[in-house]
Amino acid sequence: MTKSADKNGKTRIQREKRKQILEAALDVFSQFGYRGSTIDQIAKAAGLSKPNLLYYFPSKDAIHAELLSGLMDSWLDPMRALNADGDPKEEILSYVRRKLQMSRDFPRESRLFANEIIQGAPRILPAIEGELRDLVAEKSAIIQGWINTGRIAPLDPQHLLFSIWSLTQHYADFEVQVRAIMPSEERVYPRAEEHLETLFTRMLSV
Amino acid sequence: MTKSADKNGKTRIQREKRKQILEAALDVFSQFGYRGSTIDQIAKAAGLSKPNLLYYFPSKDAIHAELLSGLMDSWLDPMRALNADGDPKEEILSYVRRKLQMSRDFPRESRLFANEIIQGAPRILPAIEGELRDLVAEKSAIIQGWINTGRIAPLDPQHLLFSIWSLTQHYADFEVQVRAIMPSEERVYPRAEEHLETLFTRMLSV
DNA sequence: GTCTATACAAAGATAGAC
DNA sequence: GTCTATCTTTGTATAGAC
Repeated sequence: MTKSADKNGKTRIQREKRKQILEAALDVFSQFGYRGSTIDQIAKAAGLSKPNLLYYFPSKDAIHAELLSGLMDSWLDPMRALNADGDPKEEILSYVRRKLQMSRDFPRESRLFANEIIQGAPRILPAIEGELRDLVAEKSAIIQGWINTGRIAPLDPQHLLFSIWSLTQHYADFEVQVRAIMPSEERVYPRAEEHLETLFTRMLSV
Repeated sequence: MTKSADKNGKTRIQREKRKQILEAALDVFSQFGYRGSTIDQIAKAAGLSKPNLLYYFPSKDAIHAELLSGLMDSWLDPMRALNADGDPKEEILSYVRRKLQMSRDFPRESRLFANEIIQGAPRILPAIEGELRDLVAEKSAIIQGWINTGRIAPLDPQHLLFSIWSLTQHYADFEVQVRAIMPSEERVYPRAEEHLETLFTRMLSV
């Protein structure tokens, strides 16, 4: 036994190369979108030749699909953590903070999704209509419960979730614009966090 | 005088054809992004052949550039209307309403910009660093003035503007996602307006 | 596993007939 | 002004040597 392949038939080397390619592909796809990106660009970014890259992935589409499906899960984690038994205001504020951290720490992932959704979500509509939709229904119910018992001020729960997404993702998706307007401001995120904390505190107070 | 060309050397027919092409191009570019769109697609959408379209515009790039520059101006109108002498809370709420109307009435334009900015604003960075930046500086100063005189609750004015943009544009840019989550809800915009009105009223109250 | 060479298709743009 | 035909470039993907 010289190759010690795992159950998927992949050697360690193969798994590492694939990871390295996905990392480069994330760089490229998140900036130029699917159609705007070329295999050559990705290969160059990964330090490989084009045919060599295609030895590890069957096609450009396969790379993109794997990126998207791999991300969908972790992308929803901050929302999954919203806990019905916690303190309502603190739960929502924590969610906002986690989501803002995602924008700060994973801006490329955010832009990959944004590109996909703006262009009509051709590749992830099923996941949106499934997983995401169910999760939103579940968490909306929790929020509505908090409103009904008077623990937070009344608000449309679904639109509240949209507000959280848009306010936080904006800093990743429109980063170029934010930076163009605040070029001297290196502390964008600490300021943003403060701002959103103020905003949601006022929004939720009965 | 048979052709009655205007000062730009364009006949009426030419202006109308160009308009018709731009309309089709907006459809296509806003959905697929610059690279994802083809001249063929645009030509077909405009009811023309590819070479015929290229009789009216020198290149794909020229069409895209004209769309963007033509839109930049009207896109900033809602912000320009923010009036230092009006009632602060009403001024900001009106701005939010105007911006939400833009998302409702011109979602393609919103997505055209979003595509451009997410991808690093390769073609409109100068306008963002110029016009937009200046306008933000001017309006931030007005908002700061309102805060200083205690007419609205304290907030970071620049981040407040970002919040207004993100909350309103979300309904156009992520329309597919919104619709996937609220498929039965045909009254998205009236609800959104109510929600944002509530949100900003609480946010600005001293 | 990695490379060079190449097949093949799509897309931007032009030539020239009508 | 509009069309058919064509040129050229770019980009996806494969063949086959090493």
